[in-house]
Amino acid sequence: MSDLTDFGVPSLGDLLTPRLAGLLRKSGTPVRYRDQALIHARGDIKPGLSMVRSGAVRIGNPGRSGSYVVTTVLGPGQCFGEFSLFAALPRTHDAVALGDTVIDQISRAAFESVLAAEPELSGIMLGAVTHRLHAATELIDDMRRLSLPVRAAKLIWQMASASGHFDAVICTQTELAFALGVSRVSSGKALARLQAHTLIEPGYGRILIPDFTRLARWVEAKAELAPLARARPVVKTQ
Amino acid sequence: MSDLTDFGVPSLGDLLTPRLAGLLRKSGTPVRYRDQALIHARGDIKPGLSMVRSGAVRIGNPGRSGSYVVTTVLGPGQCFGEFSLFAALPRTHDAVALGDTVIDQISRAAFESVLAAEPELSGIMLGAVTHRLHAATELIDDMRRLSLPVRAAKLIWQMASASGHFDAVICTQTELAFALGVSRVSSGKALARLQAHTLIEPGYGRILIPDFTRLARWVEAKAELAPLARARPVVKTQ
DNA sequence: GTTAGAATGCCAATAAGTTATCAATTGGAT
DNA sequence: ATCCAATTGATAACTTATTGGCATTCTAAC
Repeated sequence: MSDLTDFGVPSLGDLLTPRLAGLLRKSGTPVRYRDQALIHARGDIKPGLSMVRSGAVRIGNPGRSGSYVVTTVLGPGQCFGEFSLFAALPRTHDAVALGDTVIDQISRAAFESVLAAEPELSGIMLGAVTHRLHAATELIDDMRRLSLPVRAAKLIWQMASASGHFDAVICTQTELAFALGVSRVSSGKALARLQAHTLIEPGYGRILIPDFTRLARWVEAKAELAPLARARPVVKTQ
Repeated sequence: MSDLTDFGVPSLGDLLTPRLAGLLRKSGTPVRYRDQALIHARGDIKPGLSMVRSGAVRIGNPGRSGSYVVTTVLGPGQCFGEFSLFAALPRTHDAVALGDTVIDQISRAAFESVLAAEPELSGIMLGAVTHRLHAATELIDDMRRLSLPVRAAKLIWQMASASGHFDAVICTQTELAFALGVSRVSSGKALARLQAHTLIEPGYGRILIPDFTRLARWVEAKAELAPLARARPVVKTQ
């Protein structure tokens, strides 16, 4: 179950060249975790970059009553720990192994020695973090400006784009609701609205997209900001 | 008028050493803008870093019904344009001069030559972007998990911390509502709730904080991860 | 084919947030 | 001291979202 911010955003793993990824991996220490093992907890001060070699990692936060707020699930090749490394921040989420998992743990010192030897690495890091910041910024904007049906349509569009299957998205309504950060009832209502526009067709465990281009155009029309930026003297705010 | 994400987050201007800031400024071209002049519009493809030398810049987007969604206002020493530079993205917001303003426009080529000459610069950039990503991520989390009164209290606490005045925040309710991304009516109700807890005292153009430590503790208790099914101990009577 | 578990659809009661409007208060400027 | 614009407070009608429950439909495993 992935978060809204993830779709279509190149991750560090995507941006690293194979050579650099290999270098980083070699300068780290492979650590094996059993299923459900805690890799680190929120608040831990443990700077370093972690690369998933095999298995999977669930990133999320513990609720008080034992329930878990899952933020994302990372697979092989993906990285986490940038916050701790680049901004000296404590861990913001728990990380738990899903299945037997091997993580290459790269210490701050090891990372910095690679960084010193490979000047291009910093630009790649910068690009990855910037892309994610951009996605997060746009998401905050969308959450404030757009109605739920529009956000739902945009998410479906993003998911379809990211998956490469433009005629359907494999996703339960519960998962969709989670990614949108709303209840299942609300997401269901939003889907009903989109269905009324014949933009989507709800299925069992999937959402069909009759006309991907039309969906894209509709989202663009609703989500895009008013096109006449400069011809707008209004400034009604404040 | 600043955005919620800004308080307490070190910006690029804060993290740059004076020497590096000077170097960057010198490698750019100062451009003068009159009051209300459009520096760039959303969608523009114009990679480069911009540093405010004097005056101010309003970053925002035109909303649906003619109103303007202001994201932030930047003052001297602050930068914008990282997205265009580090991730090759088009401009995400309009930038408009507030008052007569001078911007040092640093082209991609100029920036990269400074970057090549000053290896420490990339680490600073990375830290600045990472800090902002962290703030944005936490904000998204808060928007999903926390009730409006808690978010309002957290914002007031952040604003007080950032300003250094722990007994009051200079801020109209309209501004507060904007920063929270809600209507003035809603923020007013949230303030009334907080007032019922004697955590704050609304004033004219300011919000008084009788006991900063108590406010901090309350926010911490409420903002810390709550169970997924929110069981809010709401005070029904006001 | 049957069937158990999962997913969807729907309903009601309630809570929260929005727009629009108007009155009352405040504080700086003349 | 007075005035005026900005700010706050309050209200009503409306929309949106949430919780909780329950019936129905689907699908994969047997």
